Amino acid sequence: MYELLYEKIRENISISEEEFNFCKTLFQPKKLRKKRFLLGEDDVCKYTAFVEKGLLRSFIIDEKGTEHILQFSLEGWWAADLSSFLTGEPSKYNIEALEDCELLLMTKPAWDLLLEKIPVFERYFRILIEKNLIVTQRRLIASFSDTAEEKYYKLIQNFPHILQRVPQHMIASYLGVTRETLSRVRGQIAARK
Amino acid sequence: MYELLYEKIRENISISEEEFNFCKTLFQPKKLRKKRFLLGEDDVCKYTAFVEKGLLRSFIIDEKGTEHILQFSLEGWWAADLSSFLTGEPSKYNIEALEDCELLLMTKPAWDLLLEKIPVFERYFRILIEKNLIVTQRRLIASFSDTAEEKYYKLIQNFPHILQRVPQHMIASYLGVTRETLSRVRGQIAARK
DNA sequence: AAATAGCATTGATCTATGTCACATTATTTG
DNA sequence: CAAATAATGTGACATAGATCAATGCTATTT
Repeated sequence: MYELLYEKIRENISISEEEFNFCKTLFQPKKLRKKRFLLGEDDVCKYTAFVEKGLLRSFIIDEKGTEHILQFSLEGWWAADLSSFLTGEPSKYNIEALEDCELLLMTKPAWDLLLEKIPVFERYFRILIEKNLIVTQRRLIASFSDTAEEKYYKLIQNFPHILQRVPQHMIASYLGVTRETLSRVRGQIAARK
Repeated sequence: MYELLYEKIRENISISEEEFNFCKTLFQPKKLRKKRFLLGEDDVCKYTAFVEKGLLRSFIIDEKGTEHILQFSLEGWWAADLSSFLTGEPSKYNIEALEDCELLLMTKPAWDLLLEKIPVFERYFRILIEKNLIVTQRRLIASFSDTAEEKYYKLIQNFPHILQRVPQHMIASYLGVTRETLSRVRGQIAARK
């Protein structure tokens, strides 16, 4: 436990073992079974979660009742509704385990304490959020200019492994198309080969 | 000069006057005329720019030759291609002044120095990027679930002032619809009143 | 004031994707 | 292991918005 976290942190910043030991005390380990929710809409996002094992999805349900997946969080990534976690306002998002998960949870007070005691974590989180922003900007542009097929192609280029772990209708939701459309796109690709 | 910058920084973090004085030395003021470019695609984004006055747009041109506006940067905001600025790789974006602008430019080495000397700026930039991420996530979800009219409505709720300063076809591009569609949407709204 | 260029509007099609309905196939779960 | 449930595939049809093309504005510029 914590090895992956240590590794991921040191990919971006350098901290001493002592500092990491303090950091560890701020987390609470938590197992979350498949289909259980880390966060439900209208609740405040009390934790930011580091994923040691498993896979979660963050999604929103719009006024028409359609689900839209904002993010998949795999091992080594974080899952939370940033906006709610930071402001303490109720979230519009849901975060659900798609597999049995092992998480490391951190509350907002613990997070504040971490940043206060070891300010270099500001840098760590800045870098994480930057990467997330860059990915989200690309998805936004893709939603403007790519066809369903192009979006699907890019996904299998960038995250080939995700396809094996996530049902197709969730891939469709992540791409912003219906499951029927994705099914047809896949059919056409297969037919061409 | 620099008052707006000082104000914006202190909205998010607290720094001493001395620290701010050091910070100031890292910028170079620059006037940029309307229609001139701060960054052209295939160039490395050498500066991150604080906007003291004026208005810029960041946009990308896709394979089909269509422009897509990622962001408008008004007074008090920043403009840059984060990805290129951080990595030093050529940018795919263009940044163009839509009005005569007064900017404060900072190079990557200056930026690194600022973060090294006054680490609390890590926090400042983290908060900025967080806000940007939250807005971008909302736009992504909107692109999945909102009609052209809904997207336009939300824009005039959130940025009523921008409409007076930006030609309609650029608003359309920001929303991810064609100028014709936006024109029709506006016509329908007007007809209903 | 004429001229030129950029913007916005409007109409007539076209098309990718959505919607609805049902069939088929996997995967859970009692 | 069977029944229930969830996921995928396919067909017929509907539609929001794109595309293409012409026309009318409005601002600068000369």
